[in-house]
Amino acid sequence: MTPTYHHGDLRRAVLDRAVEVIAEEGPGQFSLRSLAADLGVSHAAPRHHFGSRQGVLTALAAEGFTLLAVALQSARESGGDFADVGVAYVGFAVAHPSHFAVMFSPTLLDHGDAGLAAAQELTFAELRGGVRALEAQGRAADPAAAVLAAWSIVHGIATLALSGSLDASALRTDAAEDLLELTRRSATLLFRPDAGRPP
Amino acid sequence: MTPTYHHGDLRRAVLDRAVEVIAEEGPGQFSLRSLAADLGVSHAAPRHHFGSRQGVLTALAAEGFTLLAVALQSARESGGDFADVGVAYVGFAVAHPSHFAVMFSPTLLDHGDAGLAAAQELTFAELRGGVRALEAQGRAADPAAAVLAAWSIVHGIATLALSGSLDASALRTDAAEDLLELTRRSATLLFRPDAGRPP
DNA sequence: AAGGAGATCTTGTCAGTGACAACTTGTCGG
DNA sequence: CCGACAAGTTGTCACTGACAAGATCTCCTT
Repeated sequence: MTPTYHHGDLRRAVLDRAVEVIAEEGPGQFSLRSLAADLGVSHAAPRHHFGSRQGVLTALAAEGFTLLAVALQSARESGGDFADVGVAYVGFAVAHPSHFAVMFSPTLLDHGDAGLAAAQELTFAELRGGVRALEAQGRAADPAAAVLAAWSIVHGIATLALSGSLDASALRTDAAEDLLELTRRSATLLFRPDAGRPP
Repeated sequence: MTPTYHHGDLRRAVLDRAVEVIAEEGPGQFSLRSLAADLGVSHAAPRHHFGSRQGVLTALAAEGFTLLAVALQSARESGGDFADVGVAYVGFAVAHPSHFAVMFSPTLLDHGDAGLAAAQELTFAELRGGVRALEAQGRAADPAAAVLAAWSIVHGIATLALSGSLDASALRTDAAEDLLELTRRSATLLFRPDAGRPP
């Protein structure tokens, strides 16, 4: 693992603090210098581990994709259907909003980074696995449309929730803790439409 | 309208140039100073119209919500069903990626701005209208889940497309110009599942 | 036809930031 | 014990956003 010289584990500390700051102020606002000050190290110390500000965000995104892949895999291996995996997707987003925001902000990331590409591939492989399951069940006569619909509906819920649009739109009356339950019902609607139709 | 004193219409010019810069570098990168230099005015000139950098982004978001509301209204009044309105939503996002990116980045905006709130309300009213149409058609036994599913699926497609995730994920084999057609098929899948099922 | 009021823009300045270079300190293996 | 290298510090530079004060232009009133 990472050595523990002067600070202990500065790399880990920087990532953890970045998560906090991004959750409060957004990915575009946090500064390496104030972050270093928070940790009690010099303003150039983080640079030694990440190279640049973009390097910090890229490392954070890579960590996020790894965590998301694990969450999705766990939901699938528990025998979950599409709704379970979808709830896991949204659950990850609300549990790790800073990671999620960075993961899908391409202008903030270094897409040539090998660690990021590897972590992304973990998540995308998991998504592709979900497609094949749908095809095998004969639920997807139009696989391309089915996978786009599946990914988009959970990704859309996650981004709308994190952007605050659901609260601002007055479309939701539920409390925040009901988001996952509402996600389940919406996801179920996609491939089991009978559940949402009048009898 | 806006007066045309020295520059002509600096407010309009700043917004137009901001759209270009954000499309190239993202909302977090563009600077008021280089933007002013591009337009041949002093570094403090834009500040007089917008107050701050956040003011520029807020004005851009308000403009975006107005444009989106018009696009959705137009699609609906043309007798379009949910798929048509959904295609219009995604079509707006790919036609105005800079606006769209700013509109749903809450940390960049001043949510106390009256113009922004008014423009948001235009869009949200259009969305609520879509809900009532679904209910009236008896397609939504679970209205809350139905509207979340509807909004999320088109919003998810838009954000995934703009973030480049669709290309990177190797889930799509279609070219970029097929995105709207694929959107139509995915949207149709939600409330007319028979279209996507094996015979 | 002044002339004043106010909007528009400029100049000057300040603190904060990211990147970079050179240097110091600490750790570990031979 | 010492050399190689990782970890962190200090110093610096160009750039940025915000602010203040002054200059310029337009229009409306008298």
